Amino acid sequence: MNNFKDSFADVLFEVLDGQLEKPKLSLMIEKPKFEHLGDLAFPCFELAKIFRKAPNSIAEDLAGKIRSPFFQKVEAAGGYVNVFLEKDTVSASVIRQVLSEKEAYGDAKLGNGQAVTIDLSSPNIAKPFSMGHLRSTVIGNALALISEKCGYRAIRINHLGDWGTQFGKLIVAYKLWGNEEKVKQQPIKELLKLYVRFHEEAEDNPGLEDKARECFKKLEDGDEEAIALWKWFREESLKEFSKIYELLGISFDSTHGEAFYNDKMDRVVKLLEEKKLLNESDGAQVVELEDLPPCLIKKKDGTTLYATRDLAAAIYRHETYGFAKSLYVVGNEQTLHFKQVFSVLEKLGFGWATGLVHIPFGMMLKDGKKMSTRKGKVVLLEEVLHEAISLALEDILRKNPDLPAKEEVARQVGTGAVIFHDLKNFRMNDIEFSLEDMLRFEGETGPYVQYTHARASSLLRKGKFAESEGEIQLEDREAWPVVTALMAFPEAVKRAFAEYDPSQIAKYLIELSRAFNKYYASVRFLEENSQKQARLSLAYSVTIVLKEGLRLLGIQAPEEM
RNA sequence: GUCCCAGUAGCUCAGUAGGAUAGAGCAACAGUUUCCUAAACUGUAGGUCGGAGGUUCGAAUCCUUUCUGGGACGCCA
Repeated sequence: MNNFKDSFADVLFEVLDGQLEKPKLSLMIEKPKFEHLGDLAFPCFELAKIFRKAPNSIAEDLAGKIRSPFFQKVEAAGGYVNVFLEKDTVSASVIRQVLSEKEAYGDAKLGNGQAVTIDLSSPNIAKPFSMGHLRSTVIGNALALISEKCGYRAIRINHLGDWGTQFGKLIVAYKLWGNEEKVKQQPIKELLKLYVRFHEEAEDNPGLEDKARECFKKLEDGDEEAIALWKWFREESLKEFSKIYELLGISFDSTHGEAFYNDKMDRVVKLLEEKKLLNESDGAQVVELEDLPPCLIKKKDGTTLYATRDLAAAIYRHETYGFAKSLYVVGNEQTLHFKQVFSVLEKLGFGWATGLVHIPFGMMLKDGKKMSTRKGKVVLLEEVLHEAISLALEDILRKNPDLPAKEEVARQVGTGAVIFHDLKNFRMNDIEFSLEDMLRFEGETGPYVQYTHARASSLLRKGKFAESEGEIQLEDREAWPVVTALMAFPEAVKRAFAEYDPSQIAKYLIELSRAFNKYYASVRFLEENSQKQARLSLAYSVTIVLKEGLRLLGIQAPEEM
């Protein structure tokens, strides 16, 4: 669409004698609300002031002067100049472009290979992988893929929650009631059980809390036994998490968690002291900020806080990766924290701090409230995924029993449903947890898009489609919405990146799928006639873009399902 | 109390660098398969865009104010 929009802007620029700048014109051009009004529209209301003429007559005046080989018709209507594109020429040109660029179609050359670090997922060791972490994981992964599409080098960092007083509790609980075999078999479940039991027993026996604090102190001081246990818990947990990551098809470039920065925080404190940014307040060390509450750096007992850790992490990451941007895909509720951290880094004089971006997202709610991990009512992501996969398998057995590789396709479809469900809406919206919605395979869902892809792929197989150099002559009226959807892909990618919003891609895929499914219902692709090659070329273009769009969301596109 | 986010159809949400008649999906109802995958398609019904002011030729979109829900607001992360 952009090419044609730009050429419209070019023509307007000349006709208007430079009254408005080209980029401004390009911005003003919009898509008409209704098909009968054409493909591109230019509103003349603003010009009314400049020319001191009625918008209507300006539009008519302009419409009479505009010519282009890509424009079939230009007409004035209600103060707009409406352009009807030459459908045959444009369709052929769009299909050609997609077919020649293949999965590179829609690539944006914005990053020039610069690094973008993305802080995502970040589950807590020894705790179940929650739905909140799912959001961070899939949004972060999609942003990584979209960044790569836009020419950046994405570095995925899993900032594990692997440090804190809870490990003191865990070690105490393990030593009292733990069982090595059980932990090995079901690490998260066992460790969580120990953690919960600790809290239960601590109610009657407050001495346990002291023991836990002692134990965490030992850990911090490098006590061998404590460290060994901590390492073991960490490894077992990570092994368990990796099952989920494998199901989702996600991998990381770094799993440096909180503990990694333990020895890097003194430096931050020194730096702050040198720059005289540290002030005492109620016994604690803080950095005063304008327009924001002060940022706490050290507690009154001298120990550091998570802000300190995040400062150390940001500095380390910049030194290690030299990023152009650094994204933090972390829940909404930490917005203030990141504002403070970023602002402290600016005060420290780090120019690169402008590249730090917090990507907040809404919470998963249960009955309108934050999900509580403590009160037993935890929804385990792994169980949801397995449920989705087995449901997908049921559908396959019912609808396509001869399908080869059923298990693999079921995995792709089941996880696709869960991922898409999370990504299709604007990330700031809170999501009410609903297994039913998550496992829906009809309507605006991942499987709907995958199904569209499979259908189109099936046409190519059955029609024995082979690409040809010949001219593409697509005459079907119903194909036009598909063509305009194909044109819109590069813009969807750019917008998704600019707004750090994967839902732009998801919404786009729904639109393209809907357009194609309508077309599919109106036309018989496999009929042997002069249209067959052109129709299948369009179908092929659709599979390319659907597959690539799904890929950007971290979802696979099976050719049959 | 201060700050941030959200409020659009019964439900879940699009649409918010102002533009033509506010759109989808789900649920409901009525249809479509001798035919390329019906995980699809077609149709019906469903709305004072939370309320009130304002700016503008034009407001769901911008400004002010108000109501409702959620979150954050120093020694957790």
